[in-house]
Amino acid sequence: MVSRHISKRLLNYRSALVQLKKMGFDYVFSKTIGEETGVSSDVVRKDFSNMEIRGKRKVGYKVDDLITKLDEMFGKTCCFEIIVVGIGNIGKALTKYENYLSDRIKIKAGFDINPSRINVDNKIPILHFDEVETFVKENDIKVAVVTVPEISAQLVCNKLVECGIKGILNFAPVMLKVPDDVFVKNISFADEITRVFYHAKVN
Amino acid sequence: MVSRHISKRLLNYRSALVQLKKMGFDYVFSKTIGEETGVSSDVVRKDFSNMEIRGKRKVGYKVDDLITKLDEMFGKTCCFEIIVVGIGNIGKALTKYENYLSDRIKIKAGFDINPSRINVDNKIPILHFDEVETFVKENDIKVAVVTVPEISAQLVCNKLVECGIKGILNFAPVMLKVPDDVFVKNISFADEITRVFYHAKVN
DNA sequence: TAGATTGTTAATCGATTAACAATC
DNA sequence: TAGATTGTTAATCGATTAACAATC
Repeated sequence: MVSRHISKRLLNYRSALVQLKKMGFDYVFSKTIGEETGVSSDVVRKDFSNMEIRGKRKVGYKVDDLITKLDEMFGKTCCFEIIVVGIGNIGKALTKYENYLSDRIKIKAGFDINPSRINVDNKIPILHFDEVETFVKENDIKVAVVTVPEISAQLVCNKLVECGIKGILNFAPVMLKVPDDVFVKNISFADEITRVFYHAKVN
Repeated sequence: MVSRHISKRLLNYRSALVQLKKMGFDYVFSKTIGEETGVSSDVVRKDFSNMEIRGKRKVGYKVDDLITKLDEMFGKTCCFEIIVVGIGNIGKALTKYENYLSDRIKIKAGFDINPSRINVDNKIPILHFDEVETFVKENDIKVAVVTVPEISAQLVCNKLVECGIKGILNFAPVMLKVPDDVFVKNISFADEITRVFYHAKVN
């Protein structure tokens, strides 16, 4: 199990590799991958070395092998089944344009408490949040995206944990509190923008 | 200038502090802030010490002082003026529900190349991307959010840099290449979800 | 062969954690 | 006073960078 820090970098490699493959590369140098993902070639080689991937001197690394290895590590195609809780603007955007999330991720349903948002006939059905427990258990869902307002985020989160959810991607601007065996990644748009201003030094 | 790593933590403190203030706290212990943001009290004290914020033994830190100090550091209210480029699902969600972004951030305009999406009468005007240069220069915009498809992201980015944009929050699943004096933060929904699966160990 | 590239080991750097003195 | 809390210094840990041997 690699750290969060490294998992991020490895997934950057993966998307660069998919792109390079599309461009016709069979083999790539650590230097190329580094340039595409903004790290030095040393880091790339170190990471591959740790993953027990070998390259060939003067030839580079086989693109297909790298992608296969990364997929083994992060899980095969099509096992990323998730639900989206909170069908406001962001939640709606996610459920509407599913391909945004790549063909490897499947949104099985959306949930909301507002009856006007419910739509069982939708390509991705939007159900009432009261049904979340049944749905999660029947479909063996383990990961949820939370896009509810700040005020209800912790309550929604508690319910999801109770249903057996083990991973949460949270867009509500609160840091959710969860038991040790649940993983949460919080993303706050406001904070990210604030940080862009700060690091771009335009304040 | 603190590292990216630390800027994130400091903004977590800020939102916890705003919340605590609303709850009636005038003073808080490092321990409380730590609990709210998922770090140890030692880290909190160390960070405050580095920022030259002093607390009182047995009393804690003054909430208002902390918020003021953090705001000084990250910029005062209302100077976060941005544009959103690409009015697809995510871009539309951002421009529609601006308050999501907190009252400190102001979206001045949206841009797209699709004429059907253009709407100058909107509360947040949606303009043609051809007008971006004029707009950015006239309004002295320094930060942009990019929510265009992968295929056009780098081209859009190049144009923005040419216009004088210094900070970009990018939701397209490519790592944008920019000159050294431009700061980019890439967020890939697909990668974030994949990482949640990985770290939640549900694969 | 010379140059380029991998892959490993050692050195450096930065961030976190631990320890503890100061004192309210 | 004893206990709780701050704030600093030292120790540890992990990640990055540098150095370099191996070899295609």
